[in-house]
Amino acid sequence: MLKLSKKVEYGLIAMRHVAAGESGRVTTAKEIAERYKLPYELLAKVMQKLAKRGFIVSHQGVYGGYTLAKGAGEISISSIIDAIEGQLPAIAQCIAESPDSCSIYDNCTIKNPLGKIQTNIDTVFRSMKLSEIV
Amino acid sequence: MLKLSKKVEYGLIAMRHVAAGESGRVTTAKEIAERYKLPYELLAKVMQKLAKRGFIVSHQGVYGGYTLAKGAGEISISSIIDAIEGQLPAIAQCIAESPDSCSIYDNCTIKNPLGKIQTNIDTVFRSMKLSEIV
DNA sequence: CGTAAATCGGACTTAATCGGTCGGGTATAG
DNA sequence: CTATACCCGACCGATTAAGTCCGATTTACG
Repeated sequence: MLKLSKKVEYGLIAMRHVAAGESGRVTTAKEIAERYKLPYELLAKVMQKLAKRGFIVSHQGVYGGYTLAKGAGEISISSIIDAIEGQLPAIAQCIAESPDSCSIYDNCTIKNPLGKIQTNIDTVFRSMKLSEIV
Repeated sequence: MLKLSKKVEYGLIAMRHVAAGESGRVTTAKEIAERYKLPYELLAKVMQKLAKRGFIVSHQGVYGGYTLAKGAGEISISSIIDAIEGQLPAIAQCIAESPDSCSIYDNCTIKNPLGKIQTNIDTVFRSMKLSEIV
């Protein structure tokens, strides 16, 4: 419970790797998969999402690969998770989606405290930048 | 991803309810299940765990039920989660269990930053007490 | 050109976890 | 002795996560 998904872990490893390389150099998904012993196809798909969100730039074709799209200081862990999962990390259904996705919302006595906890956790993920983990 | 389990949600609702009642009064699992429309059997099991950990006192037999075992200010959200799940909330396998439960631990480049994030999240859950949500 | 190497993207399968249920046991007030 | 409540393990179905497969598109280079 409360664990990050493998996709997010792989994404973070990949982002760090790309950010750590020389600025001009392209890195392929294959390279990263081999280097860290990650399942290639899953990693590849994660990197596609990261490219779509504009964190890395994709270069297709032979000798293609990925390069970092912006400064590592501008990329938060929070936004990376959001890119991969399609939403920000939320500790409860009624926070992630609409309140009426929860059947007991009306007489739920813990939604306010959970909201407070959520705010604090948001801060944790938003304040850590990729630049801090390179 | 990163969501609390239903068991934890139910446990928090139950603990809050017990803590909110008059100090002498016993509360049954059935009562809480009906009041908040929670599945009785699941809730009951959660409350048994909370009793075993000494957060609530169980009274068996007819007119039995549960009463709060200690001050609401002494009970952290963190410890409630721990009681229900059998472990503290961890964002990665290698944090929850031993490092060698992770196949890529040795060349994992993100374990340190994840550790830092974990520390901050620990603080969030540890610093909020039951007394704050009653 | 044609080929090889890379990104794209959906569909599918398998594995693991979660949420919930069931059945039987123990304690105890009246 | 019975009704009511806690106790506890086993089980099952649904959902989600993890991983795989297949085919398409792009592009450097001989």
